[in-house]
Amino acid sequence: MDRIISLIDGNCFFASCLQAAHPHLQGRPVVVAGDPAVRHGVILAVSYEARRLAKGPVRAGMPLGQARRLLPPEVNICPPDHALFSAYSDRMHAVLQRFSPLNERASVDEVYADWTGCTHLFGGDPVSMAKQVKQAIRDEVKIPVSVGIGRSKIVAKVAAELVKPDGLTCLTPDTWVERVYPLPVGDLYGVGPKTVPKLHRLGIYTVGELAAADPGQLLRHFGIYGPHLRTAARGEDTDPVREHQPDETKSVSHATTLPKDVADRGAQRLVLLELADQVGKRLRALGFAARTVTFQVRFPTFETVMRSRTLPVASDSTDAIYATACRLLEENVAPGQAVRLLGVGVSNFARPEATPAPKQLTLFDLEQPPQTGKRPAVDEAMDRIRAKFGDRAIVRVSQMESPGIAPHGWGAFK
DNA sequence: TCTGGGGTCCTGTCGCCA
DNA sequence: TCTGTGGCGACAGGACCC
Repeated sequence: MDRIISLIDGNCFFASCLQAAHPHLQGRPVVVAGDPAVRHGVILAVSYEARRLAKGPVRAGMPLGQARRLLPPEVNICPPDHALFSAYSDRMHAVLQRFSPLNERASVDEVYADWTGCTHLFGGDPVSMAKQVKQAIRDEVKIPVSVGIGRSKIVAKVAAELVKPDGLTCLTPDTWVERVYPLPVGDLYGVGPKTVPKLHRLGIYTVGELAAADPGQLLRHFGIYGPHLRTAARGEDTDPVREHQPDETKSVSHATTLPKDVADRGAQRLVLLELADQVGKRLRALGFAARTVTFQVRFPTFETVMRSRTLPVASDSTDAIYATACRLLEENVAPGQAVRLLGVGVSNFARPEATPAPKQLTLFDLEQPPQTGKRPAVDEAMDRIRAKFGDRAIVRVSQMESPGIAPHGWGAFK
């Protein structure tokens, strides 16, 4: 094997974190889900104990009400604790850093590691190294992980999925053909529910059939993604493991489903202000300014619309993001029209100008975005206060006007 | 009956401009 | 001056992932 790539995957990670942090949940069936009372009632994770007790498949993304009909009453339904999940993710990553220097966080619960040239330090072969990694995470972080090993990231990914929970699978080119080629094509990473029927129409039902498919035919039906699918089916991905650099972030967004449909324009704008505030804070923490602001709205019919606007000058100011989002709201949501979800995002990043604007800004003039890309002093001051005393230490006066509507609002949400 | 949130990548269309 | 063309950025949306 030229390269030795592994994927370390936290099994039903959110549920495992809660079980590790709360001893009374250990070994018990746990489901992590949002609160249906504020319309966040979808499943985020299901422990294996709960899966065993369920009368049918219970998956992430499933509405909680539907899942309840499949689960016995003794299942513990827990709210998510994202700060806890993030802390456990950091701990898992810290353990992996001791085994190899090159680790790439693919998500909160998945890390790719390049073990090429490291295995001689841990028993001489990737399987014994993987056993030590699993044991270290089990001992120090108290969560089970599955490890997949192969010559590429796609092979490692598929290998980790083959045996769960607590699995360890190493796939060589020969065992890839033997074990993966017979699998349904939808089991391949990157082949989702929209692509599967299209492949079926071409007579492609298994990974092996995709691997043997005519590249020209795939190109005609899927564009440049077609040959990529075939390469993935053959396990020939050449993408290297890379440490994620903070400046590789390409977009930042926040969206929230409101506890009830909101038709009042003032309340809608209040939500946008809260979202723009969160987005602006993260953008400034990354050290970026953004040129494009994206506004997302979902109506009660579930129709979802995304609209974006590119600013003449990149900005990291909350006010500029908010003002642009408000304009897009005015253009796309009729007065009195109810909305279910609102979102604000930024992309098209640039470095902000080095020197902050000396201009005095007002807290209350939120309608006009700044005419320069420079960071308003008010944002810097608010960021400093929040860094020291917490996110709710300082808010804009307008953010306090309508309790219970804005995300993370005052009273009604907590 | 109920349908979350955050992110990336890709494609197609359209308008502008040389 | 008019027309065709190609490049490019903006924009909207689809698909996928966890």
